[in-house]
Amino acid sequence: MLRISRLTDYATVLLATLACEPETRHTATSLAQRTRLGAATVSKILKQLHRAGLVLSSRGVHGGYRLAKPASDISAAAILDALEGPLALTDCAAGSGHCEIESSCRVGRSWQRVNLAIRRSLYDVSLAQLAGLEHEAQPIERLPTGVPA
Amino acid sequence: MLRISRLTDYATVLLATLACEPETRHTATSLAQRTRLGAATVSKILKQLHRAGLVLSSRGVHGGYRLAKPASDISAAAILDALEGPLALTDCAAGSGHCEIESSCRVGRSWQRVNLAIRRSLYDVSLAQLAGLEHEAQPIERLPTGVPA
DNA sequence: CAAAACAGGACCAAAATGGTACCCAATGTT
DNA sequence: AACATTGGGTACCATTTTGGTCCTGTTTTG
Repeated sequence: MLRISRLTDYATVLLATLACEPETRHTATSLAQRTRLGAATVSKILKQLHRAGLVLSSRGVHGGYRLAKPASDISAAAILDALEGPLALTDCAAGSGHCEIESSCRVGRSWQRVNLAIRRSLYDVSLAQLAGLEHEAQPIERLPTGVPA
Repeated sequence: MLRISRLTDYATVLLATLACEPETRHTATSLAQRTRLGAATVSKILKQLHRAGLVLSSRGVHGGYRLAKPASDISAAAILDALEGPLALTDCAAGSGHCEIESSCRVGRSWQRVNLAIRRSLYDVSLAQLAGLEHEAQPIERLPTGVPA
């Protein structure tokens, strides 16, 4: 439950790969080979990342992709936003207009809170951390108390 | 993105309704009427909640459902767990066995962290809060700094 | 101009989701 | 004992979402 889409997962792998050599340009096909993912798929993902401003692209013979900013400045939230829409746990929260059950539905509002809390968690994690570049970086704050599972 | 399933959303509405009158038994059909949801659907959800131990059920003529514990003792995480499986953001994290791309995939580990952080957020929210019974209860800790949307 | 590489859709198969129906088991009433 | 009521479990189907591929431009360099 609460899965991120597989495409989004791939995106982080691709971004992590880029993060290892931020200076050089990587073509979509070379990234596909390094990550063992389908070339077309990789291309598709990179296009989305470009539209979201997370990577820079150059066309032409020696074109390719590279990170738009340092890996530590790209948050997990930004990646999720790029691939899937903005975070909205419930249909209600997405505000698609009409919630037929107005009755006992003070629940809707409350999910917003949870939304925010989760978003904050995602915002606290950088691509650098995901890629394992920052070795045991700031431990996400307080994991101490007995979180069950 | 990161949607919870609609069924899960319904579940919270149902539970919230139960939470308003924790003492009395509610039949599936009466809950369906109050929430304007399909009777079969409501029944299905309640069964799952029962299997998860969140509600108690009695059969027979005057049977019905009621909360198994006080609303403040039921966390959002528990509800999510009941309806959808255990939290696992990525396939990798779910440990379905083999991740073909062993190469540059130190990413997998890192998602676990995010997993935990999110789970903690969900654990901090109780049904009582979702149902709006605890008026502006403990504000989820630190929302202060500029969370971007 | 030709080759390399990105850009943007269209398209399709497969899987997940939501919703319904059906039949069985338990309980209480008459 | 018979019956009505209510939950329990499962199977099924339609719809949507997801993942993946392909095709047709457009830009850049040699």
